[in-house]
Amino acid sequence: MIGAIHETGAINNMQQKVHKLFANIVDARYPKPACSACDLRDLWCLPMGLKGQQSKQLDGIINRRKRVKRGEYLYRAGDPFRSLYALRTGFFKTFLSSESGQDLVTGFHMTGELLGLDAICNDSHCCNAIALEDSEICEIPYSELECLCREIPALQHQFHKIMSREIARDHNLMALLSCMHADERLAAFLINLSQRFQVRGYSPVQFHLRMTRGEIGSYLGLKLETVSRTLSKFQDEGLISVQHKLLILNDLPRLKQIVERNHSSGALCKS
Amino acid sequence: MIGAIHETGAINNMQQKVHKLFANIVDARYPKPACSACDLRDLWCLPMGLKGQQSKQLDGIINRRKRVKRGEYLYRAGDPFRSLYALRTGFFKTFLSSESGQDLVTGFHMTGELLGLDAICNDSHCCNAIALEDSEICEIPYSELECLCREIPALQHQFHKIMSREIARDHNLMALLSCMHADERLAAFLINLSQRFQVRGYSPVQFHLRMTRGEIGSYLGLKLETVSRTLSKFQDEGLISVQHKLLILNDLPRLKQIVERNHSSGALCKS
DNA sequence: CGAGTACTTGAACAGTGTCAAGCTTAGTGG
DNA sequence: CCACTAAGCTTGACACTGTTCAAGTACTCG
Repeated sequence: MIGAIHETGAINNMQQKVHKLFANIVDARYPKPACSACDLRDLWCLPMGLKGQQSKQLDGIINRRKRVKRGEYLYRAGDPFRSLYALRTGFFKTFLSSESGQDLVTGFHMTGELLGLDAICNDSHCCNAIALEDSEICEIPYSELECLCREIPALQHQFHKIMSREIARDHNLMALLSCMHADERLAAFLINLSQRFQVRGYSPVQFHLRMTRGEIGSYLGLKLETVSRTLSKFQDEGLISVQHKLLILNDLPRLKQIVERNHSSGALCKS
Repeated sequence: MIGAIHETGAINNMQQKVHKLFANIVDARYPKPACSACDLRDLWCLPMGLKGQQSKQLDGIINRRKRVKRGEYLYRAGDPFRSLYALRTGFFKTFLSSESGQDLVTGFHMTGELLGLDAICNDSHCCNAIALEDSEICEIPYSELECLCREIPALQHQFHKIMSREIARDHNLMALLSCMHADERLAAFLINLSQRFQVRGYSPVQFHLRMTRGEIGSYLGLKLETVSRTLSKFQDEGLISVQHKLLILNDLPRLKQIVERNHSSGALCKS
C-alpha cells in the first residue's frame, strides 16, 4: 500500500508535466488546427511521418476543430458518411445498437485515434460514436483525404497502416472474446488501457476509467456484475486499487501473468 | 425430408451451371490471370467498378496465379509482408497461433476475398493463412498496388472499401462473440455461409463445410463438443440435415429467427 | 439536498466446458 | 481393392464459470 502511494506521487508529477505540455500545444494551435504543429504526429495519427510541406497540405483539408461534449454523439449509425474524425483530446466509445435496445461497445478511443473507418464501405456510419468526456476532434473530409492520398504516398501509406492496424486489433479482441476467462479479459483490458495511457504520456499505473462497468462488460463480453466482482477480486489480491472510477495498478507484472499464463502470445494486450 | 430432397435436386442443377461457368472463365484466362476478364469483378474484389483500361493496368501488376494445395500455408505469422492475395477459387482459414499451441481461427475466406490486409500495419503477417481445399490465388504486390491506387481513384476507393468492410465485419463478429449463445452463434454462422455461397452462385441451402467442428468452434468461441451438440440439436429439430461435412438447411427462416429473436439487428449475418 | 444512476455483493441457476469412451470417415499403404 | 490407422465426430456425465435476480449502498448531477 505504501508502495502504491509513492508511485502515485511520481505519477501526479508526470501527469502535471504532460498536462502542461498539452496545454501549450493547444494554445499554440488556435484558432485553426494544424497537423504540422500537432503533437499527435508521433502517435500513429495521420500526419505521422509527413514532412513539413506535406503536413501543411493535410492541414488544408481539415475542417475546423469541433468540440463534442460528454454524452454527445459524434455520429450515429445510419448517418451519411462524409468524414473521418481524428480524436485530438478526450475519450470516445463506439457501439452498435440493435433494435432490441441492446448496445454493444466495439471500442474505446483515445487521443490520436481515427474514428469512422468502418463507414467507408457503406457510405454510411454503421456504429455510433459518443464522447465519454468533453472532447475535441479534427474532421477530415474523406473524399479530400482520398485525393490527398493520391498526391502524398507517405500519407497514403500511413492511412493504409491505420486501417490495417484496426483490423489486426479487432482480431486480437476476437481472440480475447473467444478464449479468455473473465479475469483474463479484464487483466488484458487494464493492461491495454495502461499501455495506451503510457504512450500518450500519462501514467501507466494510475488513471480514471471513463466508462461504466456496464460498458466495460459490453466491450469484454461480460455482465457488469462480473466486471465488478472481478475488479473486487483483483483488489482483494492486491493487484489493483479501485475507488469508483480511479484505478491504480499495483502489480502490473502479476496482471500480465494472468493473461500470459494461458495465452502466451500476449497479443491481446496490444493497443 | 422429401422437401429437402427436391431442393437438393434443384441445387445440383444450379451448382453444375455455376461450375461450368467458372470452368469457362478459367479456361479463357490461361496462361495469365486477367482482372479485366475475371468473374470476381462483380464480387467486391479489387477490380469491381473499374473500366476496361483500368482493369488492364491492374492486370499488369498482378503476379502469376499461384496454386495452394489443401493444407498448405499461403503465409505464416511473422513472414515479411509484400503482397496481398485475392482468392480466385478455393477456401482458406486465417488464424492466430499463440506460443502455448492454441490456434484461434479469425476467418474463413471464399472466392473474391482479399487476404493479408492485417499485415500492412506491421510490414509482416500477423496471422497464418492455410488452404482448406485446393485453391488458386492472385498475388498482388502491395507497393505496386499503392502506386496504382494513386493513379486510379476508383481502385483506390474500392481498396479502401474492402478494408473498411473488413473492419465492419469484425465488429459484427465481436458482437456475436460478446453476446450470443451457442445456438445463436451457430445459426448466425450457417446463415452467413449460406449468404456467401449464394452470392457466389452456389446453393444457399446445401453446401459442404470445408472446416472441422473444432475450427468452427474456434471461430465462434465454442468448444468442438458444443458445436457438434448444437448441430445435432438443430438436426433433431428439423432445421438442418448434417451428414458429416454435407449440410442442408431445411428451414432458413426459422434459423434466422433464432438469431433475430434476441438480436434483431441481424447485423451478425452479414457477409 | 434529493433523485436517479452506477456500483457492490449474495444466492441460485443455467449454459458451456471438461473428460472420457466409443464410433465414423478419410487417407495410406500393402 | 481392402485393411489399417489416425483424425474427426458424437454423446454422456459431471464440474464450473458466469449469468440472473435481488437487495442494498454509494455516488453524481441538477
